[in-house]
Amino acid sequence: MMRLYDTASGEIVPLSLRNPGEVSMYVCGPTVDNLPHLGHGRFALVFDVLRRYLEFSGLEVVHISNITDIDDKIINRASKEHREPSDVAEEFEAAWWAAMDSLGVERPTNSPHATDYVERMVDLIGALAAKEMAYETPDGVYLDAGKVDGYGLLAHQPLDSLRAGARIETHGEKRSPLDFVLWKKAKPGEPSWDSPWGPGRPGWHTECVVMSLDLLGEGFDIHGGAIDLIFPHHENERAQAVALGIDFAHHWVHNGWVMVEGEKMSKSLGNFTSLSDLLEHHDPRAYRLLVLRSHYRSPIEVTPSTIEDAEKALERLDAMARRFDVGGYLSTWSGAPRSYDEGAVSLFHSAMDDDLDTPRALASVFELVTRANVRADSGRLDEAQILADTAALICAAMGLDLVDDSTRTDHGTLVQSLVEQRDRARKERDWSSADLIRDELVARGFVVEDSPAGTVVRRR
RNA sequence: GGCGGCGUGGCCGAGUGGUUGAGGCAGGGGCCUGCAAAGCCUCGUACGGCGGUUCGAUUCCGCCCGCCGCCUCCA
Repeated sequence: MMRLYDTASGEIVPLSLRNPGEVSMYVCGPTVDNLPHLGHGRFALVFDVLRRYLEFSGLEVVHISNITDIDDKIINRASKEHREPSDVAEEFEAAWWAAMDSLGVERPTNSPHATDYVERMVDLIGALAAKEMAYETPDGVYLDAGKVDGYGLLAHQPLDSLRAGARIETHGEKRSPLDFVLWKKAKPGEPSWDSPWGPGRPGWHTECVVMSLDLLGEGFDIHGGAIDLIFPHHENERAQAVALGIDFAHHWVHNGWVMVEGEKMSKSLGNFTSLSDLLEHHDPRAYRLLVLRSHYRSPIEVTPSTIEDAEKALERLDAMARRFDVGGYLSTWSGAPRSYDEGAVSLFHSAMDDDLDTPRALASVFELVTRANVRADSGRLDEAQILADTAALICAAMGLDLVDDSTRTDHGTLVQSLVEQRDRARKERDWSSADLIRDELVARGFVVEDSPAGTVVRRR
């Protein structure tokens, strides 16, 4: 059984499932007020890898990830740009999915939208008010954090110390800085829904409670997100469930930061913040590799140099894919009529079962690549093939598709004819012509390799 | 002020109380190749500092230094 770090207990614990064989997982998704950035990409990749690995292990995974499509930042942007908030949300949700597709992130089982759940959120807030866990003020409805048992569990700080450390003056009508808004009463011109407290919109922390419970039910298995969501977002989600006596998430999983030059990534730093930017200039798989290369709870440094490093490492894997033709079943390990190295597969499981140790898993892939090449170099092709297939299988289990484009011949007739001319020249041992043609192909942006079957070219 | 994380070779990044320091990238040497590319072999004598525990610490404990984060919206 897999073991995972649980933020609530602060320990690596066995992942116990509500229903054996089935994993229910809720991962906090993006607020669609802007283009996705690298941090979004990381959390999406981390939980995509977790999901794929659980599925690879034979479990059925129900993966829910929401879209926050109503929020102050969306409203602000809309009013600045003289458009409807829903228009802004639609634009950036489209950008979100485009980026996810490009990264090869599997679509969640379901991606609920906050605006589809406002009524249920009103119901939940009403229930909190009825239990006197919440109070109304002229500007909204707030949850009284001090009344919640164990508030501060996820933050690992007692209520008093959180309260003492509050850096922000109490604003609005909050009684305590730790209380948080459940319902914001609408100001003129703001989008609003009806409620017992007048027209308004829900606060951020309520949607995930309602949507996760609706789609996964009480006591679901995993609640995930990036580390910054621990406090206050997840703390406040949990607080609402606790206040209502509802069994909430059993396991809290959080991934670490994306850093840029030693500091938490922030938009003011400029370089590489937009995910689309990165994906435009680099192989999207390189970002996945970069994410896999360090542990999910560690910060990762994303710079041009670390991305390029990952791209080169990827090239080694792709070269193996070309050499051994493992391209036929990428991402679809099930039913692949291949043999695998059982020892390597079980090593992969022990790495991944140990708190999703992808660095170890990845290291074992590279070892397989070397072993496969060594076998092949000494003519033991069947053994080599098994090792190469195993490496590709493990990559696929982590969502990393290797590219085998050696059989691509649609580079155009000119290139095709250059390749033929070169092969002819080589056959006639006319090395200087062969080299000239190679230079020409390289100048046209191709990598040229000689193989027993003749010249092989591919775009670089 | 409170809470937490980190500091490993040229770079990235794992890991461990003890003979042989994952993996990748870069670099040196060699093999292979007509030459390359790809591939293979090989070279690197690391764990911020000071104490302590120990037969023995990079790994445990304490202190210090440095960096980072959370306590506010944030993936």
